[in-house]
Amino acid sequence: MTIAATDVNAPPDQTLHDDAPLDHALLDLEHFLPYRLSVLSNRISQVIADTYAARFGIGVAEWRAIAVLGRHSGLSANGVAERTAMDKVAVSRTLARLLERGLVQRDTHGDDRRRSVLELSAAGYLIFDEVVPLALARERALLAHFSDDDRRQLDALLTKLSKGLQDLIQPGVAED
Amino acid sequence: MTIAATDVNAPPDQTLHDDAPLDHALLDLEHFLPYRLSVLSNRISQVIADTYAARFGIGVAEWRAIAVLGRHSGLSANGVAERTAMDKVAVSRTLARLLERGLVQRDTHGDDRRRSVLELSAAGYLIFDEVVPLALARERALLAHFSDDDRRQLDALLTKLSKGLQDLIQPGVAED
DNA sequence: GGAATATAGTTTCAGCTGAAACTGTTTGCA
DNA sequence: TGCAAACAGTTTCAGCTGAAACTATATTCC
Repeated sequence: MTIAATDVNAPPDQTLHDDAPLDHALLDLEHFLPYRLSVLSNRISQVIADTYAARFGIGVAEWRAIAVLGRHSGLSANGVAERTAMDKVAVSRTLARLLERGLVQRDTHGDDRRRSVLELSAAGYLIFDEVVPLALARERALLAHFSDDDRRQLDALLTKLSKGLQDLIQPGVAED
Repeated sequence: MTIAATDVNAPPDQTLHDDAPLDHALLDLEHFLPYRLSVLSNRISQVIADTYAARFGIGVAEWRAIAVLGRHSGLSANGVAERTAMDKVAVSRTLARLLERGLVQRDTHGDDRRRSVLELSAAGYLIFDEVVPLALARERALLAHFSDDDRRQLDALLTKLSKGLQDLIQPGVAED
């Protein structure tokens, strides 16, 4: 095996090797904004999802589609994709599940028969009307200790971040 | 890749069915914090990933493991999991890939032979040292228009959100 | 009209993912 | 001791995912 110069003085359990990386680059993941955002966001999504996943047997994608159709009835699949930040494949599969479970109704658009016209069924609205207050309650709980000023700041900063992101994407779009 | 198609801020080009949901619950996904955070965070992660994915053939998980091992050499797989917010299965697979590509070296802990002792190889440090400045540059670009005050606020608010999340999780720990 | 192109949505394929089961090792305790 | 439980890490399995190919319809332009 590889003979590495690992100093095996390691204390037991999860005690940390807090190396200064000497002559190497320095980055603390915990203070790196994209990482912090990602961890925070994923945990929050998970908590929200827990409030409906078990009870209604729907996942994040299903919930997003239901949420958007509960707000904007009659959207096309494409419209759902735009408003949920999901791609059309994910939307197609999500809608297939919701149709199968009878939570969504689908018609064909009169003028353009490629396009679907989607609407929550009565059963879909039942879930929607029950989940929305739960989700909003979670959001309120999350922001429980936030002053009005905090909320305004958070809103402004997230908006500003989105702008910064646009600037980042526009100029040099890196292909892969 | 996935970024272009969906922009929350961009109004869909199709006819909008902007229903008031009448006697139903009301929720605008675009203003729902967990949703905003999720979309923003995923896009940012994608942009960061684009800066190294093509060039070095590594994904987000690989990058996180490299980042954490570059900072804290000698961690166990479990230690990597804790510091990357990944689960141990994901870490196991990620490390397998990195070992196969010779970016990470693995030894066994002297006192506890279940435990691995992980370290970046020279090749691993090469990538680390090249990617870190790129990632930090992206972060700076993202925050280009942020005043010092903005940054302090953002940091404080994210910390506060994390606290709020903890409060949300603690009381009802029961399910997953 | 009709070929070329674009769009809405679905399916296929191959790779990724988490939960649970599994191996091997260590610890707790009678 | 010796056996059950805990723990580090891996593998299996079944479901999920994105990219690309595909079907069907609509539009453009000659």
